[in-house]
Amino acid sequence: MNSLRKPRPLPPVTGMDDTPRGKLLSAAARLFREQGFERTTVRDIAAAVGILSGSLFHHFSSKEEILKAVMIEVIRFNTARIEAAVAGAQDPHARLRALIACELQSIVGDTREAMAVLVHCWDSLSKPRQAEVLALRKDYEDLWLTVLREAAACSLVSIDPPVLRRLLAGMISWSETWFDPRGPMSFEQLVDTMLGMALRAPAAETAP
Amino acid sequence: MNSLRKPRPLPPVTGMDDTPRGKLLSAAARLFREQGFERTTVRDIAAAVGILSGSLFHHFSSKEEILKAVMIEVIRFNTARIEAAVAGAQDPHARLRALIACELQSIVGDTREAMAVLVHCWDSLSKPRQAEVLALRKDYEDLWLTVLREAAACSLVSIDPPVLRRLLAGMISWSETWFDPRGPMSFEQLVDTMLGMALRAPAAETAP
DNA sequence: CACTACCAAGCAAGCGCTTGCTTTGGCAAC
DNA sequence: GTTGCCAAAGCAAGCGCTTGCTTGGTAGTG
Repeated sequence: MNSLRKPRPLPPVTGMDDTPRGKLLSAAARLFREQGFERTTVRDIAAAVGILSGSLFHHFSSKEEILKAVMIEVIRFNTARIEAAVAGAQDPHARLRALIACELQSIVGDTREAMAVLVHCWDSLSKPRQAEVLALRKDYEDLWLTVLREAAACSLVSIDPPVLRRLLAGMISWSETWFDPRGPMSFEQLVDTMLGMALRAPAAETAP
Repeated sequence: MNSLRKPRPLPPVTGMDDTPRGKLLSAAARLFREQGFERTTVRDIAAAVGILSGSLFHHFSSKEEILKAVMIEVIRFNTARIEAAVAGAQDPHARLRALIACELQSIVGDTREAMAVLVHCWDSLSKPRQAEVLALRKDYEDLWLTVLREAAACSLVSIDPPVLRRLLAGMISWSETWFDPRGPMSFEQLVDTMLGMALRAPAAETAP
């Protein structure tokens, strides 16, 4: 597929290029993250790219469509990223570590803004639009489960894969609220700490 | 000043009793959780307790003060709960488990509504009011750190306490989005799974 | 009477979005 | 190379509605 060396200078962040649409999306992502969806007005978004609020509706049919577009772009980008990372890893252990590193990278790194929006502004999307986004998210979650099941099959982890996925998702997404790569703990150290917690932790034995 | 009067009948669940104020607070907590702060109108809250929107301002000076009150009540209640739980536990292992169980209980159990509000509606509070709430939260976090440091001192855990606290906070708060005590996994099993991940997991060794 | 609790009515501001029109840049026909 | 054209992009103005909150008054209770 992409065996050639990246012809593109790598799109600045996600599908948010320097077209009017792309600039609107990244401005909206930043504003949605800083102020939330409801507190961000269409006038805010328009002003952030230097146009008037009415002109915004030549690019998106509604404010909510902007939110949906932000979420879809970031999911597409990160799904491609974990697929590449998993494909490039040699064994179950490396694949699990790659998944954790990718997701953490997307949360505290390059797609930080849009990922925070995906988590925080979820309830601001209408149910039908949530369904559209969820459908895209499925491939992403399926890959996680595949890798976790493989790790469980070779006794690398002992927690039920769906449960482990959610515990990891919680740890990783929460790190957006506190982790600073310029702080005392490095990115790689955090990845290894999370990986260490996932590995070899004994399954709960208590009776239900 | 007011140490004499008020023969309070002991708060039933949190500080949300059956006074008009208490009923407003629990109705608001439910609405804030279901719809978010901005999408919930003062008319919604008033209607939920059977009054008109204007009457609401005889009990609270602004909509944001209602949000602040919800947060303060739930923090007070849960701080008292973990203090009692820690005091009743015999050793470091039991104290750590008690903390996890208490926080999980507050997230998926009795104070579920208000805790979800505390997490999700945080950014809807103005900075000054955030500071007021944070000050109350301090005792709660200090107790967590004390117990984790004690566990680290006797090699029960090997991850840096402040980091471990945040990883646990992420796992626990995220469980609000998926855990159902009536599902295949019991509450106690989830507590033990989380505890197992915190214990014995080796610290990261990678160089920064 | 004072006090709590509430109603009825409404204000000013801000919201998402629409409408009708103007500017801009690329490009084929002449 | 000038010309004529068109779609994309944006402006100016404002509509209809909702928002948080205010005001002035009333019923019930100790």
